[in-house]
Amino acid sequence: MDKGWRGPTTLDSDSLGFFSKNRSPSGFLKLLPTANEGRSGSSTSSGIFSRIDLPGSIDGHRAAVGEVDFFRRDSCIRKMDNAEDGTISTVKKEDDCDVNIGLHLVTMNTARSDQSTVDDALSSDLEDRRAKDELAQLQIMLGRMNAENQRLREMLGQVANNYSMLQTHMTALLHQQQQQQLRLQPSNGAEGTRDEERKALTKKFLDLGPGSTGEGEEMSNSLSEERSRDSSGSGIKDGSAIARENKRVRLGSPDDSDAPKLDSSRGTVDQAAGSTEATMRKARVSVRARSEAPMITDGCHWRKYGQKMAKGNPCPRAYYRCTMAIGCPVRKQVQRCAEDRSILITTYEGNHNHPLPPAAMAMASTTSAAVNMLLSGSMSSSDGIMNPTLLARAILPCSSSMATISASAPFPTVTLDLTQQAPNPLQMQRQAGQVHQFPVPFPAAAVTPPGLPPQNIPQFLEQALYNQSRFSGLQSSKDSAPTSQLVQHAQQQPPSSSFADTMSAATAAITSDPNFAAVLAAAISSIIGGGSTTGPANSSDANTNISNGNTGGN
DNA sequence: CGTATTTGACCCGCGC
DNA sequence: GCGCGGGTCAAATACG
Repeated sequence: MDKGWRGPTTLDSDSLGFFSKNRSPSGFLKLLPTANEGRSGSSTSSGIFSRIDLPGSIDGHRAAVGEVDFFRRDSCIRKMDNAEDGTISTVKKEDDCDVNIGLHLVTMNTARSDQSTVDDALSSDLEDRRAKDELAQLQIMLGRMNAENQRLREMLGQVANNYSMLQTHMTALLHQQQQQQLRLQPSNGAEGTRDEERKALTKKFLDLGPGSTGEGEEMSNSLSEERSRDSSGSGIKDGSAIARENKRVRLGSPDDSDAPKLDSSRGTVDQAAGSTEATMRKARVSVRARSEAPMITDGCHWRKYGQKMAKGNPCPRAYYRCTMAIGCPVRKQVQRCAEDRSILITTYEGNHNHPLPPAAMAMASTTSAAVNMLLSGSMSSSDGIMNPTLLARAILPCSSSMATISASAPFPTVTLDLTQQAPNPLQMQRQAGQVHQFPVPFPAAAVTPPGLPPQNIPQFLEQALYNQSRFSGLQSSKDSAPTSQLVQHAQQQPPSSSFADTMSAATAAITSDPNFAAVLAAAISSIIGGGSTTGPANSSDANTNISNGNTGGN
């Protein structure tokens, strides 16, 4: 509203108030030549000075006769040539400005005391009004903020509800599709019986596996933390006793009230499966990717707690544990491949017990999904139930070798080999479409550890793309919003082209940044982890190749 | 000074 | 029972 008020010096309302209060009787502010333009439109009823422009020094300034001076912008007055002695005795209002304070009679050389009194009263009045107005404005702003806050809360609630509903719906749909797929698969003899058997095994190992993998480890770590506290305090334990206790806890015999389900499931397993399966506690996901970096970026914070020379490999194996939350059971091992030192083998174990940053969701889902896959699939595959080729074709029809499932004791492992050459983008797009249409079962919610939201494919792909965009430099800020620009971009695209576009971008990212291998591994693992089918017929080295042909690569 | 890493020691399971 | 290898711990050290 002060558009016409220009000048070399700018004062805000406080400054002007100060001048108004403290000015000398002769301290009129000279109105700049352009001021008249803005004056007419600058009327204010607030009583608060907004802003004026000063020609420079105020002190000693004496307005010339005929110049427009003012105390405030909205009470413009013109000094009148009133006396022969050159004094100015009256000031009259120049125009129809909104004069809140009143017209002041000002003389430049006389009645200074009177003016001072008037000014004091004026200033006081101004202060009061200003304070009241500011208070009112603050109250208004507060009210607006509250309303906005309320709206945001409601929006958040709606989004959460929608997300929950969608997730439930999708899970149900995919489960249904999974069941249909299983029924449609070529049966070999006692398929029904084996299916039942597989389901039973799945249930058994789901009870034992992911939950216990996470919770058991969590308990182990809780005890470990407790143990650490004890040892740092008065209750120092013997090292071997500590280790024994730790082992005992990991073996699954804790009396932990926090995990009644775990105990009961363990009891069931012990009765049903015996001692050999008690060792099948930790399913692992191993990711092979070419990288010169000492560690692939997976979004989590890790602390190295050990390093060993493994037999048959000149490169040392490093042990890391997740430090994003106290007691997080997730650990990983990092080792270079003995045959090809450029290949980095990262093995994950356990499930996070805390919320993850978007960048870390992918790998967390990997472990969950892989555990689910292993414990529901490969175990039964070791019984010769499932057909590996069928699995490969079912999950990713354009398969080549990429994911290896190994149920070798004691740690069943999914190995994701991301070191091979990527296909061309067009092929990727076709494959992407196939993958997209494939009735991928979600990793069961039961796999999800406490504190980790259940995973699903869309979310996962979004996360993968988020990471992709981050890794490929499309997103510069590491701490930016969880929703990737790329995904947003994809969502804005026409449905017919968005997925192909994003997959094309993903391909570019894969070929440009080895770190994307981890994310891709997560995505694939999550898809596989639906556990529709799986399985080598043999345990140790029998592999199932599941691939869409894309790779991490360099 | 707090945190992260290094590294030797220790424990345990497994195979012989 | 013994040795080997994997995994973990924790004191020492390095680092920011």
